[in-house]
Amino acid sequence: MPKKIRDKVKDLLNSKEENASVIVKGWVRTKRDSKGGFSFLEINDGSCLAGFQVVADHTLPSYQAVASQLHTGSCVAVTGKLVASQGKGQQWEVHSSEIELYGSADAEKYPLQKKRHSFEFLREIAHLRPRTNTLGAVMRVRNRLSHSIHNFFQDRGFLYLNTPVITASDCEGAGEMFQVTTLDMDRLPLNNGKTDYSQDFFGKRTGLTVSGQLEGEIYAMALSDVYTFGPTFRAENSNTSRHLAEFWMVEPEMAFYDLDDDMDLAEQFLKFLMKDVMENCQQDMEFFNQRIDKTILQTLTDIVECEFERIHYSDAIHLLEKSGESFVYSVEWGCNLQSEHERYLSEKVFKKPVIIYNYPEEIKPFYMKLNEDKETVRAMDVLLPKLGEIIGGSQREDDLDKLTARMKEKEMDPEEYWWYLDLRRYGSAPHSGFGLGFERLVQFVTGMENIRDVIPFPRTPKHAEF
RNA sequence: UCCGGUGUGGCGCAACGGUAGCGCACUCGACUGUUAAUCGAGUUGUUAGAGGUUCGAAUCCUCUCACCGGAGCCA
Repeated sequence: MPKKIRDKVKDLLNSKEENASVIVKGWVRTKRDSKGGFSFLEINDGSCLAGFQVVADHTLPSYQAVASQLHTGSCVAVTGKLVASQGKGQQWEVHSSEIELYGSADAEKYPLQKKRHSFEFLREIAHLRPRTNTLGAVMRVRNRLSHSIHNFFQDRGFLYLNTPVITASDCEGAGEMFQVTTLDMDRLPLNNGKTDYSQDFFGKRTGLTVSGQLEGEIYAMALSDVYTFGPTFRAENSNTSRHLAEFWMVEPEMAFYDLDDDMDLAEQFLKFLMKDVMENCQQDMEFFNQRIDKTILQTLTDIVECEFERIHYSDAIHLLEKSGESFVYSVEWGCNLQSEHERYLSEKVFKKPVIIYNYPEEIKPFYMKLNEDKETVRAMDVLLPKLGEIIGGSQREDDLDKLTARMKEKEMDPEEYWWYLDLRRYGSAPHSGFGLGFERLVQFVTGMENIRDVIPFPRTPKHAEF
């Protein structure tokens, strides 16, 4: 049996053993002194939202130090006995026999107070914000979601696939890439006036991945069902509460799935995750429901219980055209749906998640399967009320000639994608997949307004401090 | 990138073109079990930066920077 380091607060709160000897280690959230000769400390160790109350009285050898040096932010190790609390706020507390101060925190300088801070301010101290209730709760929920994403796919026999972060292939249409190079930027080797990438580390121009989809397809065409879950990068100058330059994406890719199967999986997936987080992060989710978004638990419950609406793109356009709403962007067949349109459909018309599918061919990437009408492709977007698009997916084009033709239409060079085309040349099969922005999921589930507050270290234009 | 808004003690905010103030935090004191403890006293400011208008600018004007919200791009 491994050595016991300490007792986690989460375990102590569920304890049944009165008078047990315990060691609590963590950071002081508040100290309440009573001149009768004792102090109450609230210790949080991140194992759960709640802290644990420690009573320190004057018989403690280190009481002088406790009273004078222990402030909010200090880290301590408390040895003592678990006893039923006389106070109202908690069932248990620790009566300390020894308190060791690991590290104090200057009360006049420590930036976190016992009161609520603005998220803007907390972003400026991203190295200390995980010590707040909200960020702690976000990270525990984020962790649970991450865990249950693996559970969902593993239970269904999907293989977890690690696709490369550095890549030479640009998943066309997915956005601008960050360039990866070891060339001396002040003295670039030239060839006919252009940068000579043959002298670069990989002998060609490379960048950070914008999607693992194409690589996912390679493995789906051998192992059937795979999923990726890893960091993704977009060098877009996006400044919104829903965009990051570095974010995590989940991308399942399934052989023998058509678009309907793809939509079924996406719907089951979202419902599974939302149900799981409500069951396994009760305390944190109640916190969000109380402090961040008072409707979030109801919203999640409704989504778990409802059936997602599924409509053709053409029908969506029709609905919008005859809606009588005055949109900033006018609607006509062939246009991209704008945020206002998506929100109208999911919030006003259906009041639940909506899957729109069969989009016009011109506005979607080359790899999506062309329908018989030759005008639309088997693409689908899952739209959530308030958040908008959370999942985008499609059935992939599995016909070599059609795929090559579409690439040429979009002015792409099929030679560069020879390996991708080989998948259609040798043992091609119908297959589908989708992508889910992980932070957007965390954002939706917690009710947090800004995506920068649901990732430990947000990367956005001009921001990479921490 | 575009549109709009904001920038004042450590934090959250107030102040008609006329002496920069409040709450919290912090420091000291009071209190025999506190829960955002409570009560009393006290400390804290180049009003984002540069220029301009004015007898006088936190306040009006110009530019720069930063942040927030919305839009575009998307996940």
